[in-house]
Amino acid sequence: MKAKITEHSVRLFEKKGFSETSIQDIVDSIGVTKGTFYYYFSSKEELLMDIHFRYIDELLKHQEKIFRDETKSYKQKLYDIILMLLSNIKSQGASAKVFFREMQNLSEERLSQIIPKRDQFRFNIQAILEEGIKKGEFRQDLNAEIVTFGILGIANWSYEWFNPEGSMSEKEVTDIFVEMFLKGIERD
Amino acid sequence: MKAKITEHSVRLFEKKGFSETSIQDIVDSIGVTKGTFYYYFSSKEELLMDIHFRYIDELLKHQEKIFRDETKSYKQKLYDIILMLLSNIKSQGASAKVFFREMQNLSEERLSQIIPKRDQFRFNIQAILEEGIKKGEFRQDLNAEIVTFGILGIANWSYEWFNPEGSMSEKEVTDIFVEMFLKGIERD
Amino acid sequence: MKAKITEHSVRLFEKKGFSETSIQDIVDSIGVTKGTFYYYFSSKEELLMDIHFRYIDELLKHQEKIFRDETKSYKQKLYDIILMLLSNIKSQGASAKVFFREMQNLSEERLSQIIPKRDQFRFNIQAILEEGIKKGEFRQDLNAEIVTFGILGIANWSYEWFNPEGSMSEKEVTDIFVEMFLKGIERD
Amino acid sequence: MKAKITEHSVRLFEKKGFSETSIQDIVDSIGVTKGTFYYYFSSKEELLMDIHFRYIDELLKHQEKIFRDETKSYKQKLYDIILMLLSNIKSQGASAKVFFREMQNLSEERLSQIIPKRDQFRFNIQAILEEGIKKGEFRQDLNAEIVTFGILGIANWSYEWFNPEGSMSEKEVTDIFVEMFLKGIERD
DNA sequence: AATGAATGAGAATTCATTCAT
DNA sequence: GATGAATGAATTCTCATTCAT
Repeated sequence: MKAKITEHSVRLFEKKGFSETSIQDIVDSIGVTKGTFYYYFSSKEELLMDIHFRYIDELLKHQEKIFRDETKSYKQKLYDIILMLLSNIKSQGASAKVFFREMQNLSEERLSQIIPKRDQFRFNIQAILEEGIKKGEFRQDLNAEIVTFGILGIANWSYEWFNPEGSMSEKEVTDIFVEMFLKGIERD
Repeated sequence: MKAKITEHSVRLFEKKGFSETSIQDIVDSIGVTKGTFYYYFSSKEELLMDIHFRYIDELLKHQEKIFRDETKSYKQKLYDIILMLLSNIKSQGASAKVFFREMQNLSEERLSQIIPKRDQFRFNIQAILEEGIKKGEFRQDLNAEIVTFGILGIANWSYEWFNPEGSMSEKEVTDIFVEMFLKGIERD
Repeated sequence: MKAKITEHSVRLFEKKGFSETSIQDIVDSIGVTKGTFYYYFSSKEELLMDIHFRYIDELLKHQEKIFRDETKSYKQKLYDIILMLLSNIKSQGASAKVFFREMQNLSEERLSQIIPKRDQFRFNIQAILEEGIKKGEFRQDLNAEIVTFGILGIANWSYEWFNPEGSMSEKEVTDIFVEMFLKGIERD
Repeated sequence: MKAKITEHSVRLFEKKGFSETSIQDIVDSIGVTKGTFYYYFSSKEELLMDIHFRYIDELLKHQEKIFRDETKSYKQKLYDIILMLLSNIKSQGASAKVFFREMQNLSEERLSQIIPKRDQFRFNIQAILEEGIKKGEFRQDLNAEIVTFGILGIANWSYEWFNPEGSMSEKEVTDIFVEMFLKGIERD
C-alpha cells in the first residue's frame, strides 16, 4: 500500500504539481481514505521526501556501478551515464521531474539530506572528467567543473522534451549527444 | 504599481514557488492591500501570465536581433545566444526559473499562447544550425534537432547553478560551453 | 444620469438580485465609473430605497385615482386596480419584483418608511370591499381583510408568470380574474 | 448533522436572505466550524438545492395523495390543496419563502431540475380544474390555465402575510378563500 | 461631474491534519 | 489497517466605499 501511494503520488505530482495535488486527490486515485494515507506517512512532506530518496538513491546506485567499473574507458563511462539517464526517463521520468521541480517544498532540514546526494552525482561525473584528463582521454585544458555542468544540462534537460515512446530511441539520442560533446559540432 | 507588483512577485515565486506564495505575501512585501492587487490583476494566474510574457518576449526580441544579424557567422550567433542567456541570469534569472518551473500553473488556454513562443526560440537555434550546416560551418552529419536540445540544455541548466555574483564571469562560462560543443572535449 | 442609473439597476437587480449585483456591474452597464455612482447615491441601499419609492409611490398614485373616482362602482374599481397592476408589469414588472423580493435588504429604519405605503395600498382595496359590502355590491358575510389578501395574491402573483408579450392581453387576464372572484368558478 | 445544517440554514436564509447569510453565520448558529459544513455540502449552492428539493418533493408528495384520491370531489381536492399549503406554513413557511425568493441563486443546470417539479404542482391543479369542468362541478367556460394561476396566487401569497400563530386558523382562512373563488364575492 | 487608485472587511472554499472507533 | 467526522488556518477573490484630483 505504501508503495502504491508513492507511485500514484508521483504521477499526480508530475501532472499537477506537489502543492496543487491534495491528499484527497491521492487517496481518491487509489480508492482509499485519508486515514489510510496518514497511517503510512506522517505528512505530505514525508511522502515527498520518500519520492526524492527513491529517485536519487536509485540513480546514484546505477551511477556508481558505472563509475567503479574499471574495464571501461572514461568516454564510455560518460556514454553509459547519459544512456542510463535517458533510459531512466521511461520508468522514472515523472520522479525526475518531481525531484527537480518540487525540491523547494522540502524543509531546510530535509533538503540537507538530499542536496549532498544530488551533488555527489555531479561530483562523480566531474571525477570521471578529471581522471580522463589525467589519463589523456580528454583535452588537458578543460574546466572540468563547468564542463560537468554542461553535460548534466544536456542530460537533465532531456526530461523536458524526450519522449521514450517517440521515433528516436534512447541509444540514438545518446549517440548524438556524446558525439556532440566529444568531437564537437564544428566542421574540421 | 503594476510593474512593482510583478517584480516583487517574481522574486517571491522564485524563492517559494507560485502556489506557495500567497497574494497576501505579495502585497505585504510591497506594503499595499489585497484590493490593490486585484485592481491591477484579475487573478493570480493573470499575474503569472504577465511574468511569462515579459520573460519570453524579451528573450525572443534579443534572440531575433542576433538571429537576423547578417554580419555574424553562425558560430558567432550561437555564441551570442549563449552569452545572452547567461547574461540574462543576473537580471532575469528569477523570471527564467519561474518561467520553466511554474508553466504548469497556467490554464490550457493560456499555455497555448506561451508554448509557440517558447518553441520559436528553439526553432531559431535549430535554424542557425541548419544554415550553418548548409554553409559548411558545422559538420554535415549533424542531427540539428537533437543538437539544438543539447545546446538548450547546456544553457538553460545554467539557471540552476550559475551565480552571476560568483568568481566566474558570464563570458568565461560561455567560452567554455561554446568550445565544448564546437570542438569537443576529446583529445585529438 | 441619476434616472439612468436607477433604470439600469432595476433591470440588473431583477435579473441577478440585489446582493449579486455589484456597483461595478451597474456602472459597467452604463459606461461610467464607480465615482459617478457615489456622486448620485450615498450608498447601494439608498439606490434600492429610491427604487422602492418610485415603485410604490407610482402605484399608490394610480390606485388613489381609481379609489377616489366616484363615478365608478366598487366592482369596477376592483377591476381597474387589477388591470392597472397587470398593465404595470410591462413597464414596471422588474421594479415590482425588486420591490417584493429585495425589501429585506433595507434597514429597519428605511423599511419603516416603505411598509406603511405598502399597507396603504392594501387598505385601499379593503376599503373598497367594505364600502361595496355596505352598499350591497358584495356579499354581506365577506371577511374583507382576508378576501383582500386573496385578491392581492391573485394580482401580485401574476408578476411571477404573466408575460405581457405573450398571447394573452392584460385585459383578457383581468376579465378572467375578476369574473373568477366575483361570480365564482362553481357551476350554479 | 447534515439535517441540522439544513434546518438552521433555512431559518437564516428566510430571515436574512441567501446571499446575505454567510457559511460562517450558519456554522456559528450550530456551533461547528466551516470545515464541517464543507464535509457535508460541496458548496453553498448545493445546500440551497437541498432545501429546494426537500420543499418541493414534500409538497408534491402531499399534493399527489390528494390528487389521486378518487373518493373526493374536485372542489374538495382544491380545498384540501389550499388547506395543505396553509397548514404547511407553520412547519415549512421558511422553506417556502426561500424556495420562491432564492430560486434565482441556483445555476441554470440546477434550476432545470427544480422547475419541472414546480410546474408539475401547477399542472396538477390545472388538471383538477379541467376534470371538474368536464364532470360539471365547475363552470364550462373557465380558462383553466389562468384560473390555476389565480388560485396559486391566492395560496402562495399567504406565505407573505399569514401568521399561523395569529388569531385565525388555517382552516378558517381556507374556508374564506375557497368560498371566495367557488361562489364569488358578488351579491346575487 | 466624474475618474482612478486604493482600502479593508468579509466572502466562499480548500486542505493538511487529528482522532475516536 | 482503515474509516469518517471534524477542525482551523489559510487562500483566492469580491466589493462597497473613500478620496484626492
